[in-house]
Amino acid sequence: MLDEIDRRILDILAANARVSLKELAQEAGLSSPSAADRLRKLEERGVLDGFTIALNPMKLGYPLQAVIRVRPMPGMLHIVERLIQDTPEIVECDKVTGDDCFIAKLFVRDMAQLDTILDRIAEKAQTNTSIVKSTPVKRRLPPLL
Amino acid sequence: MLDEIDRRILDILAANARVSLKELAQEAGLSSPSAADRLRKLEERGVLDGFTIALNPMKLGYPLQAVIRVRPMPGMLHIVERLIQDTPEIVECDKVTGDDCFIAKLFVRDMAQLDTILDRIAEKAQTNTSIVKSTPVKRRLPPLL
DNA sequence: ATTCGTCGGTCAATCTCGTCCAGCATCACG
DNA sequence: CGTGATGCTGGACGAGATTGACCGACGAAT
Repeated sequence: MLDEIDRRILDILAANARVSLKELAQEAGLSSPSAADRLRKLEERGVLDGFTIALNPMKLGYPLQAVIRVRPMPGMLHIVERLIQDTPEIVECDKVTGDDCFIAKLFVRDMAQLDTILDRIAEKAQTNTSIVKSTPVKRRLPPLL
Repeated sequence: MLDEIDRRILDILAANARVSLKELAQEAGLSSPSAADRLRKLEERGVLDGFTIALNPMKLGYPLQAVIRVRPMPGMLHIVERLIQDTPEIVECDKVTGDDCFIAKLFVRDMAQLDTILDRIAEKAQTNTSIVKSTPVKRRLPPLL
């Protein structure tokens, strides 16, 4: 699926998606047209889904992170899903199997704001909240086959 | 903290971190030296923590995603933390308050692989696994103040 | 009120980089 | 063999980044 050079390219970009093609090319051991071509093909194939940024929540005024598990009351599933999507402090959410229907991560300014958000959800679902104390594994790439 | 233009710049980069400075500048309504300057300052301040890529797990041969909650047995906390960090299929993990000590997300090729990974963890911790069925909120930026 | 310093910005010149093109090596196949 | 597809390189040219000189708005001190 991916050869050694593709993996190399993805690793380099994961560390810094804004490297110039020239630098990317030399680190991957090819010329820049080839590197550009590889890059284009990875995007076309959909393997590489996009280029984005990582922010520092602290520096943005979000010193608190939490993970909430959400179990909607009967009949409320779609309403709760909509509510989650419409809560901008929720930065990611998965719908999962098991008793808890959703698992979401959110950034907040303080406990009061967390409380406000949870109150709003609690009208339509049971929630279970965990405060993030640290992040032993920061977002990283899975092994590339 | 951040003014309107900074927010604009971050939004643009979140959508495509590889835009040229020229394009970034015009979309943000300034000249390219100014845009470069803003960008440099955002990095220096640490607000902008880096540029990275988004991959498509499917296309990489990881059709299955799971979220696991991990409660180490007494005395095993550090060993379990190490184990999690050394499991490359785990792409992110938070240490949280509450009964569950860790919440981790992982990408796997199939159920067999998930089982293997869980077996290894289960020697040292209680685990609770949820399979991801869909992702109502894909990774996004929190509101920028 | 004037002056001075600073901050954030523009413009223009230069230097770097990306992209396009032509051409070459390798390989699978009739 | 000859042919076509694939993946690469090097060079040329146009687009983009960077740098330095300059400009105007704003605040503080004289």
